[in-house]
Amino acid sequence: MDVSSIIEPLNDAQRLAVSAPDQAVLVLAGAGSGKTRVLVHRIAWHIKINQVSPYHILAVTFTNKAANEMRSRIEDLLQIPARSMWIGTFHGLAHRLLRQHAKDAQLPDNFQVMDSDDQLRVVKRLLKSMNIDDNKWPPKQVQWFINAQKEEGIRARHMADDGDFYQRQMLAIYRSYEDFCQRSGLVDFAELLLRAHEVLRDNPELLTFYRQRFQHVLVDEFQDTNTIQYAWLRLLTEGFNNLFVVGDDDQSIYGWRGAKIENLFAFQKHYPDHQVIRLEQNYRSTGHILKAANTLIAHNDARMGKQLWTDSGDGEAISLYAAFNEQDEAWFVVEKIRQWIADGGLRSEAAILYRSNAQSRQFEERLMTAAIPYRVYGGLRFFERMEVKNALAYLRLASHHDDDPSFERVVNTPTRGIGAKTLDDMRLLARDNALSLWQAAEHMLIHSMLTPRAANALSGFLNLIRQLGQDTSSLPLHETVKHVVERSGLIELYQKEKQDKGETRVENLEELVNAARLFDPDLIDENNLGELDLFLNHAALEAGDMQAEADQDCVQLMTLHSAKGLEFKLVFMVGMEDGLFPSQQSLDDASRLQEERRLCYVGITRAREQLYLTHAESRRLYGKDNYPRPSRFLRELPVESCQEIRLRAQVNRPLTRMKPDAGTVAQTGRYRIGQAVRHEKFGDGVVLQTEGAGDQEKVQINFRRVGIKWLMLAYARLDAV
DNA sequence: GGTAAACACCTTTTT
DNA sequence: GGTGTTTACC
Repeated sequence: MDVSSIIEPLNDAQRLAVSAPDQAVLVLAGAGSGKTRVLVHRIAWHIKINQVSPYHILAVTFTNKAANEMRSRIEDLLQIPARSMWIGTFHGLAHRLLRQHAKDAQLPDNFQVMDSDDQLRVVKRLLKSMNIDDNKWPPKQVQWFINAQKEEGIRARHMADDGDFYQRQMLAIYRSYEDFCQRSGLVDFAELLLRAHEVLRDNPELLTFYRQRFQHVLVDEFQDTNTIQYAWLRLLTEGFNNLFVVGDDDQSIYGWRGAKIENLFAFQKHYPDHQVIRLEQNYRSTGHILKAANTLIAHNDARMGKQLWTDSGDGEAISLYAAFNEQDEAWFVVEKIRQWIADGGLRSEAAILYRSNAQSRQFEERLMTAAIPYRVYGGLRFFERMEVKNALAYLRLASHHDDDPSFERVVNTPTRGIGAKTLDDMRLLARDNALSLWQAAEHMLIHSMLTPRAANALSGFLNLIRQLGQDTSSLPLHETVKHVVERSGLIELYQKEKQDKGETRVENLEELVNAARLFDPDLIDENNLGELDLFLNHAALEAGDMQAEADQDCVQLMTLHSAKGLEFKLVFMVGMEDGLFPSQQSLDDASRLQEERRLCYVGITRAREQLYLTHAESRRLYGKDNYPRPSRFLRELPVESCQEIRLRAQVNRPLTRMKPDAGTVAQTGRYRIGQAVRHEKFGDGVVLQTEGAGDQEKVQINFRRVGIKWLMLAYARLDAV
């Protein structure tokens, strides 16, 4: 391999980072400045130039996607398999650590990973068993509380009862949740991190071993780390000067789920010998787009400071469009996309970005009528689908009879006559005698504690599960899955379901068999875990993409959050209105508002060539008409990089005068914004805004034929249509 | 046990 | 207003 390819393709700042001496390094990587490239080349530098064995390298990301990309790019660059290198997500690596040291972590060898849906079910069951009213104590909130504690590294036993009623109750729930999980060998996502931290902290030999092993630790998206993740990194690296982190404070958009932007500042304190390197040259966007991004984000304070620049020209100005309402907004966007395609643009190069998922509908409808293929991101992923989770539960139960959540899930799916009464008795027995549901069921059967009918149904179920376990113990993985899916009655159940839904469910089950066939247990089997167990954990840890859908050329619809890390030639940021974006809940909180601003910054920097920002003057929300102000972020953009456009009539309204009072005035007048009206002479039009009252009341109307006009209501002959 | 009516909800999401 | 979930009833 030509060693020069490691350094040559880089710019000066990137070179500085890649070749930095062995010390703590913080790379502040602006959007589109080549941060993944720096990580990949830094690893290549260690291996090829410094002769570090891949065995001594640890690289951490947040998503499986990022981890996979990093691995394959390293392999491409170095032309060697990166197998012995630990590259993965925080959760994936924590899981791996716990598997290898289950004893030290005080976990059973066959502990199972729960996803958040499983976790929520456990919480619900727990509340019921503790006789806690789940209206007063919403399971979601309880789940949130537990995860928040764990992410701060706090166990129930660490929490003092400060006399607060709310806290006392939560504490009690947290405690029994921990007990239950420990007893059942269940580990939720936050627990993976917390336990991985504890197992190193509490086992000095282990810690020493891993500190010696991981001579170089690299972290992607460092601004998204939470308390426990950072604590884990510190444990491994503090005092060794071998931590290399890449991040961007301006792209921190996950504070609401525990990410600590402060970790960036903490890093500088904890690693005094660190070096900071800024990547500010952007290879993605035009000058106008970068200028907008820079100007916007400058409104935030406590930044580490960064200015993006490009040497590839200004490009087109950013376009602002004020739509009459959300339908007009969708119409406009789709019209522009139609033109883009007609001009030879790829559909997949166009993206519609919104703040909340609910906004996608208008655009979907219009795209549908325009017969433009599109793809909406978000929603349930493959391994999260009900039918898939049911099948997995059968698989789990067949190999671990004591898995209560799985038992609950499928004991009566498909229905087999095991009713609520039988189950309640079973739960009670299980609880009082510290048995699993399976054991309780056996007990009830042996001691004839059930009516003949219930006993019959229940023993039928137990036999089915036992049989499945026996049938499949010697089959290859995908045969096992196939067998279980068929014999469990799930296929049959979904075949009966109403056409559309049932059909895709059956297809998903078939896809599951396929996924099992393709499954390659890439965790080297250091611990004699069966293929099935590896598959089940893989399913929990890597929920997979949406569907295996063919990636045809589609317009991309997604939230601003899920757009992070992506780029498109043509970007629409829609719903730029106060209350929507920034969202209502963030409007009166300075720090949340700053996070929204960073989200806006993320959105803007997704665009490579053309950026459209749209807002509606009237929007139906939750069945009510709203007249929102244009987003404050629009006013924070540089005027010289923006142009306003009106399709139906050309009007120039300076940015600074973008109807600050539309909201209040419009509601008091006789005419509503967006209302259709007819004028004797000018014909049909739509009300844009109103001003004044009584004799002085004026209305601005956009007439289809003659464009925009102000009319005095007292004189104008207007009719509502 | 399966369907319809009533009811609550309504940022953002990965693991 | 639209969706997903619980409840009521057959």
